[in-house]
Amino acid sequence: MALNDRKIQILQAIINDYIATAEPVGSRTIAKKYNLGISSATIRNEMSDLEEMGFIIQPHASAGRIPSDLGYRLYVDRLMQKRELKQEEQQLLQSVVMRNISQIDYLMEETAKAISMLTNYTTLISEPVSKGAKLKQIRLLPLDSESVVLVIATDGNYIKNHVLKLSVVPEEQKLFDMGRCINNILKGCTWEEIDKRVVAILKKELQEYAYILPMLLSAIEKTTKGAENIQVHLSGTKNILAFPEFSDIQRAKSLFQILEQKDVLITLLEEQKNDDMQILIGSENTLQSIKDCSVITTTYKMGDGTRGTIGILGPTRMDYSQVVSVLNSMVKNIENVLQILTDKKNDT
Amino acid sequence: MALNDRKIQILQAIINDYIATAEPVGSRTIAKKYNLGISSATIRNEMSDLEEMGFIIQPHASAGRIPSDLGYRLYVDRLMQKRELKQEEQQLLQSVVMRNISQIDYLMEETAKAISMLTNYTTLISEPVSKGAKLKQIRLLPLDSESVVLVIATDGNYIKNHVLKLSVVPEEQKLFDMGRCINNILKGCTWEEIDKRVVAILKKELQEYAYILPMLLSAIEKTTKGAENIQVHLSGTKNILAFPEFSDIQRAKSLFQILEQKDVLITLLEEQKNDDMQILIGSENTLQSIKDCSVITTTYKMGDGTRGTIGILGPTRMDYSQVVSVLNSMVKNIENVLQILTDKKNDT
DNA sequence: AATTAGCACTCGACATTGATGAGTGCTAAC
DNA sequence: GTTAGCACTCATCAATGTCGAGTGCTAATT
Repeated sequence: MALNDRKIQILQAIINDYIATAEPVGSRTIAKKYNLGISSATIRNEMSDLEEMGFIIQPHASAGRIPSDLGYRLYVDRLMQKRELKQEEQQLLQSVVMRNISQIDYLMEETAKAISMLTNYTTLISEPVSKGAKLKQIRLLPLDSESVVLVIATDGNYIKNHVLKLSVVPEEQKLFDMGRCINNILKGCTWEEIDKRVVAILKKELQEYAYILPMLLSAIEKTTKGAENIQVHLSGTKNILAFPEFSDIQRAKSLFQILEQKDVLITLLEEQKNDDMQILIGSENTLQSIKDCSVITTTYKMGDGTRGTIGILGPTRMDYSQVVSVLNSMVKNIENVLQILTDKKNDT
Repeated sequence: MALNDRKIQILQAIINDYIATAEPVGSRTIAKKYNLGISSATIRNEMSDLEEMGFIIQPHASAGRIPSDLGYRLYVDRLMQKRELKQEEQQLLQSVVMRNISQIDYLMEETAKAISMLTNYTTLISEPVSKGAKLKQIRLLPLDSESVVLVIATDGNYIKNHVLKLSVVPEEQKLFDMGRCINNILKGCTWEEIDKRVVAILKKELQEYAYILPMLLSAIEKTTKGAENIQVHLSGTKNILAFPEFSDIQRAKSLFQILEQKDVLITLLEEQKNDDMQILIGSENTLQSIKDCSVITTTYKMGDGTRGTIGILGPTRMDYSQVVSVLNSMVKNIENVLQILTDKKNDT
């Protein structure tokens, strides 16, 4: 039995209709809605074949057909048409990137929001992992009579503030010099490279202010680990409730629970092995609990080879073509911005 | 018809049971579970009276009774027993506050998380509004060859970083001096006080670097407005799904939608007029869409009189006594920490 | 040989009916 | 004033019947 043109047309009709309505599609519906020039009876015969071949499923005896995972797979691989984004969609995506150009965590958070808003699916983004994050700048600023602000930036412009409480706050210029001194010693280091020797140097240089060392080190550890840890930004989980496939509250709840576990999210995003766009449909997912969802992932790369992943999760009945377009466009935007960030050498 | 002791006992039994089980409570259940020394028939008579008085409701003819909003009101005002928090609950709340002592937005975010984790209800917290937030510190730090970090702190330790791109980054000491100079001029100002005269001074002082002024001002505006804007932290919305009263997905969805609108959250928290704990039960809420929820709010105050509100939203069948204890305890914790923050004078 | 009309058949969705049981309200007895 | 007893109400659930959408098969048509 060959998958001739007509079968493909019918399959496409079924998938399109089902994606739009979430209702099983019957032969009469297709005959009426899509002018294929054949009667419902013929369509029935073809549908019977398609079912035998595994592309569609009859959820129960006298219902229409719905696409199987295999059907979606065929659709994604061969039938799906690229969809151009509308101007305003483009603009929305672009404006987000432009507005949040400076700090990578904001950028990703906002990106996730924008994508989930546009697609109505759940969006996951992992921040680029900088293995052994390098310190780029460490500075001290006065805040008030008993505390100073420690600003730590790692490469990739991951910038964190820490408020340190000191019994005696050094005079302004002194504080500046301390900051510069610490910066000179530690700049370019990873957390692992800060060994006893380095600490000893710091201690010597800081002299009477050496008592801030423990606080300093703990803050550096937190920040570098934070930069190394995979940060996952999640957005649009509530959209799930809008889909009829999750009108069963139990299902929605269990999916929510899954999505609350960061390690699960990371696993999900790490399925992404090659660099192209990857689409996992229903049972193709290794994670048992999302066997009735599809996950589309793609990576964005920085100049230095570090990469992060963007994933979109929705029902298998997902608007694949829209999602692919949105992802493609957004990855381009992000890579542009990240290019700008990494182009800056770590000099001052 | 008087509300004698026995009636009150029965009402209390009904409310306790209903809070625990979410099932209408019948006369036999009470007779069996609570040893009041009277038969179910007597209880029936009393329940009939209680219903006439409006404290309980029969959802349909042959079901048990459930508390009415009026019933809960009586319970909250007169029957509810204060519950002591368990040691570990205390500790959880306290540790959150201690860990996030330095920056107010983290503090509130974490507090909201902790409360919703402990109570299983949805938590809303508004950050203390600093009307006309004052600049406390403004500093410039080198970042790399084409950008600098602008750190702005307002009173209340609201600290934000901004990355500014410059075509030419001044030398380190110069940058420090610029930062100090800007800081000297602007420290203590509100956004409104930065008028043409001040800008002119800045311009003159910055000399050839005056071109950063637009970026500087825009960053200051963002930060001060950010500090002035009421920030609302929301946590635990997904817990809602766990309650049988929201097993209707439509209801859950509409509540989610409400909670996504920041202005609604603000309205909700601003219902809190006096400084005590305020409990709005079901229909007592002015907001139509939460007429079947209860909202408990309380304020926390800073030394300077600014105040924020913490609110907890759950079904009318809510464990009022737990929530009240948690809120009381947490407010104390927060006020302690805020005290420490404000005690520091804005000096350096 | 492919297509189609026609028809019997299947099965979910929905309404109807009846049995069950939880719970009430009333009354009469204690 | 309290309680036992009983009739009554009504939600819930299972069983039954009807309806209609949709299929699969067959025979007629092209």
